[in-house]
Amino acid sequence: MLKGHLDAIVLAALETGPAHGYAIIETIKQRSAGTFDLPEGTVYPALHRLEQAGLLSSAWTTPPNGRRRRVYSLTKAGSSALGERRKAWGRFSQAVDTVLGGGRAWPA
Amino acid sequence: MLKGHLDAIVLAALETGPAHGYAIIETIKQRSAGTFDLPEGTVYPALHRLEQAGLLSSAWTTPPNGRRRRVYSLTKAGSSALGERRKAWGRFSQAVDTVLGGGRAWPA
DNA sequence: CCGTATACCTAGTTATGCTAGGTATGGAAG
DNA sequence: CTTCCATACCTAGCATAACTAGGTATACGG
Repeated sequence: MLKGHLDAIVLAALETGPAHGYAIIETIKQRSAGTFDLPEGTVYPALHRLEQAGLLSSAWTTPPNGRRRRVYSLTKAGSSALGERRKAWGRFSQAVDTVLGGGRAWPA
Repeated sequence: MLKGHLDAIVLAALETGPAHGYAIIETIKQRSAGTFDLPEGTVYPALHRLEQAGLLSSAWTTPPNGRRRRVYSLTKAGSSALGERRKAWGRFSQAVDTVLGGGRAWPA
């Protein structure tokens, strides 16, 4: 479970440029060193949600010698949403660190 | 939303000693500097779940000049579960940091 | 030509946290 | 003394999120 941070992760995967769903899954898997091996049933609905919310835009591409692909790009709203999500993640993870540590640092 | 990390947080709040539900809520609020101000409808069911799972044990106390309180303690299983949750959190937050950073560090 | 990897999709299940209520008591304020 | 607030517990039902488990179709290698 990605526990509500999936959106941020997907948006971050698109920050370096447009990509299609399957590639996004690969990017996330590689960047997380295999920790986040997301099933398609998780990612595709998320992409649709994010597009619905105006954070992504999509276009079909049909390269001459390739399969049809739906390529997603960050919209301006998506970029700024990513910024907010990052901040929210920072606050959240900081707070969890503190609470889990009982107020003091704990070894990783 | 605490996104699946509520159990770890509650367990951690009980690590320093037994406490009752209301006090647990206060502890979490203080430790997180107000970030996690959990509604009772979140915490009480969680406590019941954790007891059901054998990670907590509870007993009613009725102090001479106080209200009735249900005091929860970490069981041995609860302690070890907390250890695992901490490790899981470490891995998870590390992975999210990496993915959100696009492979590089990003400023807090 | 057949299997595997690529590439997309969705209906339905499950879990989880929260909303919104309810009950009851102790202590402070008026 | 009575009224109100903080303490203290509880649950039913809602919303959402991610996942399971299916389905479709095409390119490419053996």
